[in-house]
Amino acid sequence: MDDESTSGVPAGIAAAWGVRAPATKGPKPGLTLDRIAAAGVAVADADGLAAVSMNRVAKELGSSAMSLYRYVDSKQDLLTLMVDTALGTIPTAAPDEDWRAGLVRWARGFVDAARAHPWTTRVAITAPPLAPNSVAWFEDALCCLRDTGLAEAEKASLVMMLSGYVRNHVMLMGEVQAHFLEAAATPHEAMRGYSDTLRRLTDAERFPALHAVLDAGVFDHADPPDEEFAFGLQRILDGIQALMRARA
Amino acid sequence: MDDESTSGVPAGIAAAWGVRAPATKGPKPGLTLDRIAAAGVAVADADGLAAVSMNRVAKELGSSAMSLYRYVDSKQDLLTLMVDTALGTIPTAAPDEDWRAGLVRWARGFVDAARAHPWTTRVAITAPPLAPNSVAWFEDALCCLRDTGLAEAEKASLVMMLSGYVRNHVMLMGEVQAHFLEAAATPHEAMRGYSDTLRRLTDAERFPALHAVLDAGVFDHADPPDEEFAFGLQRILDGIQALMRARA
DNA sequence: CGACTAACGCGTAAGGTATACGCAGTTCCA
DNA sequence: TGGAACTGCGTATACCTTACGCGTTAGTCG
Repeated sequence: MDDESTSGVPAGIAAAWGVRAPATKGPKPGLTLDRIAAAGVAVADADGLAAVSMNRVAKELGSSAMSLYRYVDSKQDLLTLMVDTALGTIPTAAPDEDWRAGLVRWARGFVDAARAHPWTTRVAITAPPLAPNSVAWFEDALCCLRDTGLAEAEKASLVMMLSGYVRNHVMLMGEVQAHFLEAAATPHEAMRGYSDTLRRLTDAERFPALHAVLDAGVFDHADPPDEEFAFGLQRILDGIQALMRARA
Repeated sequence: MDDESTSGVPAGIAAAWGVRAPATKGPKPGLTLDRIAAAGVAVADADGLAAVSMNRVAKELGSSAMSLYRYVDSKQDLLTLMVDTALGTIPTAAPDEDWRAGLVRWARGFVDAARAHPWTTRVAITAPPLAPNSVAWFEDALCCLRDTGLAEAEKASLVMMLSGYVRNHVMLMGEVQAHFLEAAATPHEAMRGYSDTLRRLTDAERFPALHAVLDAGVFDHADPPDEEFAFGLQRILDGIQALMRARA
């Protein structure tokens, strides 16, 4: 009976932390949470998040939909675990990195993990991070800010901001590219199509700043996403640095 | 025939820009896009995004589900229009504001609009902004950066970053609070519950930075979301300012 | 003025979804 | 050797989106 330590925590997440009752009685469970989560990840990787249904995941395991509910409270619970599985482990910290290098390493690792499983950015967040790997990622970023003299609340805020930036970036780039590739042969043509459409729909006098961007050709070619990501990341880190300077 | 100007653009969005064929023949349409979008917004405001189904929206209009498909290509199309309707119009720019004051005004206006309709942050983005109000918000933020000497591509990047920050902030705060309020009477108790759960699940030696945050009581009380928002916003703006200083 | 035809409203139905409930079978403990 | 607890899972319910096609309406043209 783990009433106290698992109250309010979804069954799947509690089990992922290893704090479930060992289930001494009854038949041996035919499945494990790891296998279920892995199967879900496989389906999402192969056919997208929309293909992830309880039926499909169960079929992949040679089981049936309702069996999964013995291990997981709801589909949302399964999705949370899938994200946690897909995010995987954190890149190891260099021993002598400063906070800035550490956060760059962290952000790049996070972006790599998210890009390897783009569907993770589409799973709705319905609770603060509780699953093991999510908490580990959080911890690692906090560690980077260890010796900065910032308040704990500030560190937490900054890490949430950074994590949101990564999520948002991967989601936008991934989904927009996917959407464009449906309608155009090459990314170049796709962006050109967006640019043209925007130009046709909008009036240059009512939207001068937008047309300045269009005329500069910003949307005419698909930028390498890494550059775009690095640019925004450096701005955020500069902002953090400015805060630290103001404190010193 | 507007083949050229509406190719690839969802019907609903094209109509929202007013570039559809006037439909000279046939019976008068019994509905309008505005009424449909407004009905969808009303349902989402009242009962949440999950309650928004074609059936429900149609019922609200005294119509039937399939009728809506005469005006909208798909449910996603309707959702995009609903978001565009809910975001509404941009707060008017002060005549002599500098870029920083302008972006603060913009971000606060955006956050206010999003908080008034929290479900907007849960609508998946599947294409770059095309709907009228979305483009207008984009334009307004670009205008704030008009005289900064930054490259057009940089301006666009920064605006996307800022918009992502606002979306992410509203989504996290809104959904997490909503989730907690299901299980606890007061926000204070809810946060306390999260803090306790995290403390029970994690080990202080394996997660030292996290426990430093927990021990500092960061998660013990629900911060006023405005402070948290302003803090992150100022960091981003500082980062932009640093870029501009480096250019000068 | 009558016929044509494009557009509208919408009923029907297909094929998908999550999951509540309950039953049969299995395993351990007293 | 019961009895109890647990697992697997079939069935059923109540939704969802949307493809298809039919009847009807209302402008336009011969």
